[in-house]
Amino acid sequence: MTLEPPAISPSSFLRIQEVASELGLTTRSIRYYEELGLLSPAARSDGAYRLYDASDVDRLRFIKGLRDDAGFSLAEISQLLEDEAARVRGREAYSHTGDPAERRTIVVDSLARVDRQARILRDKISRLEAMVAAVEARRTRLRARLADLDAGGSGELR
Amino acid sequence: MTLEPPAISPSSFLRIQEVASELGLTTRSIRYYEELGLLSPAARSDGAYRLYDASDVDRLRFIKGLRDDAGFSLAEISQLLEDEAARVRGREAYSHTGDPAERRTIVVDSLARVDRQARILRDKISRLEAMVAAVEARRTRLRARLADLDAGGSGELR
DNA sequence: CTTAACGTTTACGTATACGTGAAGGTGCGC
DNA sequence: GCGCACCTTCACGTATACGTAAACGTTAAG
Repeated sequence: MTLEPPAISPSSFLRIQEVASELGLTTRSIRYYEELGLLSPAARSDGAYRLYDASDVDRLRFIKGLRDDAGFSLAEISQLLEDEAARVRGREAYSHTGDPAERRTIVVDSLARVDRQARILRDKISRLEAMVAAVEARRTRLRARLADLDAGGSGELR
Repeated sequence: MTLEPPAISPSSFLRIQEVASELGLTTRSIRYYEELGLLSPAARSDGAYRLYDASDVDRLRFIKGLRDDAGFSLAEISQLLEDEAARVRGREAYSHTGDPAERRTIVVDSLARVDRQARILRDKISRLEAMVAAVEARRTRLRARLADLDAGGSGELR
């Protein structure tokens, strides 16, 4: 039985502007992220054009989320994503080794990273929830003042 | 000659370094925030020292939370807090007017701002939760691969 | 009154995260 | 092969968010 090689149709790759448009990034940002070692395109064309696959786009989407939604610095994102080189090696190694032991190591490593990412995001969420609670408390105090005023009180500060 | 420990401020006001230490900020940051119009100290000493009251400290704590925990830019925080001048006017006006109608207006305005802050924070939380969900999904796929490998499978990518 | 610690303003320096050309090569429809 | 949009690598410019130092005034303890 022959293993089917991954279908590498040329159209499955995207060029930098296509990726940028899809994600709402600039090409400059994507190249800058690459410069910082946050990702590297799956391939290059003969003429050295960067070519991105679906996993690259996913990763960029994740990076953008960490930046825009979570507000992490690129340095923090770099820590969160950890060793892009390992990922690139993994992507290649996993496909080219049939050895279950090697594959297991790669998967276990990925799991550890993913778990850490989830922990950090949840931590951020709980800190945000604390801020919401603080805002709610302020809201409650204000409503009490308002109620006092509407009841003919002086709304005096305490 | 042992250096004197930080002397306790006799009044209810705190000086900039005391506030900075308490909040884990630098004096430079606090002055910079003031420069951007994010806050202004409740008072100044005769010698022009900035003097902060409890509400100033609360506000600074909130600003720090928005920056460190939520990852907002100072420009966004400025929008969120909205018109510091209005707050200063409010603080004075509220104390110096006995008119319940005026006080009511001030309280209602504050409530509107607080509600908007809560909405924005909750929106950020839900976007973070979406990211957690994405990470969880990836974790689930990885665990499936791991289970396959541990069951003697090839752990083939799908 | 002295003095050490702390504060003030002003101003230039710096890291991050890109923007914006410049100068030139690539991909592709015609 | 031509033209044009897109790409490449430098390389310098810029906004944000402060750091840092200078020159000088203030505060409170002794």
